[in-house]
Amino acid sequence: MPKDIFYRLSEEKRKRIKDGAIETFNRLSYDKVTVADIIADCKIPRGSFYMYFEDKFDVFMYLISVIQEDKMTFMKPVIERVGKEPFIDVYPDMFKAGLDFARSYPKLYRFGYHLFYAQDNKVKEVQEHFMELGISMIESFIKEDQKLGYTRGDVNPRIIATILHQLNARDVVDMFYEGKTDKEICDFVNEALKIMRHGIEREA
Amino acid sequence: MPKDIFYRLSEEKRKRIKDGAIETFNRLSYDKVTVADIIADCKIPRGSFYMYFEDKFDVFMYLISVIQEDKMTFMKPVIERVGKEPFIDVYPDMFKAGLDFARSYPKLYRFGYHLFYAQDNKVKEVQEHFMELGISMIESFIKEDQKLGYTRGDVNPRIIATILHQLNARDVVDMFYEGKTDKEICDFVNEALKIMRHGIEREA
Amino acid sequence: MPKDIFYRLSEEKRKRIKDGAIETFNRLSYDKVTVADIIADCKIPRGSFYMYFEDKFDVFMYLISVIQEDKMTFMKPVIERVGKEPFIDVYPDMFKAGLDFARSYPKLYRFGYHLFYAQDNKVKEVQEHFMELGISMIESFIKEDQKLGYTRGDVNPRIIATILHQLNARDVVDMFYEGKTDKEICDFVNEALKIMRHGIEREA
Amino acid sequence: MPKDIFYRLSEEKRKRIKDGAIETFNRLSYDKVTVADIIADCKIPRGSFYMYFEDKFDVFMYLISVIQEDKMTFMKPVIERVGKEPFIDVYPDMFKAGLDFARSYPKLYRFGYHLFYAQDNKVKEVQEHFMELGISMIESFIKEDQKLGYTRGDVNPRIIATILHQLNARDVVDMFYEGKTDKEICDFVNEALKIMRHGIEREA
DNA sequence: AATGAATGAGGATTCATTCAT
DNA sequence: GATGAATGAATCCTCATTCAT
Repeated sequence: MPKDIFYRLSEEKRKRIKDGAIETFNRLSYDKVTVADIIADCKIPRGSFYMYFEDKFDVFMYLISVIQEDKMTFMKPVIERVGKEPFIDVYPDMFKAGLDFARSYPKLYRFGYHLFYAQDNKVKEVQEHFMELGISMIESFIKEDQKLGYTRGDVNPRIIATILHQLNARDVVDMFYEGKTDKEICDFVNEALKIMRHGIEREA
Repeated sequence: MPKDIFYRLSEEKRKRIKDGAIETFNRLSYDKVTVADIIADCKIPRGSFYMYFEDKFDVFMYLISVIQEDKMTFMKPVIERVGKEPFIDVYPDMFKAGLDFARSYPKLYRFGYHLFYAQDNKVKEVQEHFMELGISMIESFIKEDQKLGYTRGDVNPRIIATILHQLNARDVVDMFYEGKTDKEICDFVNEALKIMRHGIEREA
Repeated sequence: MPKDIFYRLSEEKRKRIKDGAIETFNRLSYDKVTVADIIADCKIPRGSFYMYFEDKFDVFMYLISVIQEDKMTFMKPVIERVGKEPFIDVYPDMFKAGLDFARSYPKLYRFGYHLFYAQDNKVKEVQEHFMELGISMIESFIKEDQKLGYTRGDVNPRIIATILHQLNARDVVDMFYEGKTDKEICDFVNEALKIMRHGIEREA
Repeated sequence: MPKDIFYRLSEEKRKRIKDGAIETFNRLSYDKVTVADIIADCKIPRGSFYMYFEDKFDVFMYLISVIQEDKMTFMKPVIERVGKEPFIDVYPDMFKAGLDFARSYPKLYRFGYHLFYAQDNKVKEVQEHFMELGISMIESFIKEDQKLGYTRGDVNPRIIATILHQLNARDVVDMFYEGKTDKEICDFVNEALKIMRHGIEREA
């Protein structure tokens, strides 16, 4: 958590630091980033860095939380539809919303990528935490769908959630960075969801 | 590729080095491992390390190839069943074989994990290569199943393969390292395969 | 070029580092000098070295430029006489001025020696650059003398310049380090110049 | 000096080692050459190297002496003319003979270059020794010319010798490696000798 | 005698964090 | 509070020489 003094900085300076650090973590993977890189991008003295943050992990976590908020503004409208419509119908739009976020703020989106691939143990814990969060959320939605009869009750909702989450957190992110178009990505997702809905087995 | 001299070492010393290096790469992620760590675990002098290997990547690749072979002895019997039986019936046993390997050589198994998460570009290439290999193999099996009518022809075999591969390469590995029992893991896999086979949607 | 921070050091510290590094490069040839030698002579920590300089070449070039300036204060009065008097009359005094510099700052003088013998390609380029500079300067002076009729017009001024430059850059430097006295060196130079002026052949 | 055992090797093996080492020292400067380079070029085991030679310096010196002999076969006919004709008339042919040697055995010739520029103190001593030898020889020839009246008696023969030697040992070697043609080099030498003979001063 | 594996000191460079001003 | 200079441990890799077989 950034130190108090950081929050007492002028809005403008705080923004400069935020944007600088986002730049750094976008350019380099978490493990490769050095404090020197960050202060260069933020244009703050080395000493100041340690005035504002504990260390590299601290800035990173700060940025993660900030990004999380930004992403929520994209996702919220879609998430709110859940409960009113079957989740399985809403899910493709959740993908789409995520993709919209990615297109609007590719640098922020890239964080998800770096978060995922970081070696650092503390960062990994965070990643696992977010994964758990994501899976749990989907799981609860699936359970709701099961209650409402949209989804078969004899399949483990956790497992469905896991597979669906992977789709978003891994495959889509990878395709995004491989330069695939939105259409390609959506086709992939829709095909995958079709499989999830109806299975791959030939009907008897 | 290790240098010739490495292969000329006594069986016993080569084993010591192999085991030492496996220990190191098991304990630390690829990027975190230093040559100092390796030589400490192998109990060889620094100079000797560079007699045997080009660099860290060289040892790592050597271990990968060794592990690959070991793993094959576990997988081969199962893979050979494909073509005679529907792949989708064989797949659970492929998981099981993988798990048996993991239980027998947990440290080797962990390599898949480290391979997956490495930042290093050369290692990433290797990882992508293996992933492509794994997905392609499953894809070809699925196509066969489609031809034989075991699997619906209107689903993209590549996407099925991707999901199935993830299941093995990511979820199972993770569960293994979270300390889940074989039963828990197999239940997860079977449930996931059930979803894949029949879909999650309630039949009309 | 030293980093900015080096120039922001206190005069006194900068001097200490300069003198220390001069000591090092005086004691050892460029190629033999290690960063460890330099920091020992400068009494600065290893990390500081890399704060101030890019690398060994960087310090060396810095010293070269510093020395160049110092030397100019010795040479300037003599060089200014060229054009007013025949160069061939001025040249002995240029030797003398160089020698005065050598006596005043033997350690700096030695740099010319190390510059000359360095193996390092970057340093060699610098050496060639300086040699070219020195020869060209003399060449232009000779041409002037030829125009004014002090020197025969049927000899290649470039070759005269080359020989004269060698005399200064090689023979005198060598004699200096062999411990010859000023008188011995001047006698040598004067004798050599006499040869250059009148030839060695017995007049018919 | 190579160890006895070296001289007891078969002619053929000794030649292979000689040629290999010449190759090495031709390719790299003395200081850059490592024992590993030498044994690779000679195709002998590391241990054997230390059986035959003390160290790198030892091989180098051996090669120097071998080359010296080879060079002598080129120079001898010319040197023998001294005493019968004025040295100053013979000298251009000595240059030419040196150049012929260089063209015939560029790799051997290159040794002179490496000898000259080596940083290693022991090698430098050798270089100085050879320089002294070369200068002394020329000096004695000049004295002879003075006695015979070919050369003015009032110039220091040592100094003439020094200048003439530099011409050969430095300028010509440099021009050779700068890729100058024989004609260019001979023109340079002849012009320089003209200066030496008649001086640069305009006759009154 | 012949071999070639073993060794470890030594070299360049980087970087997180501290601390004096 | 702000600054940025200082530090030295850590990292990779090389190589002359020895020594066991």
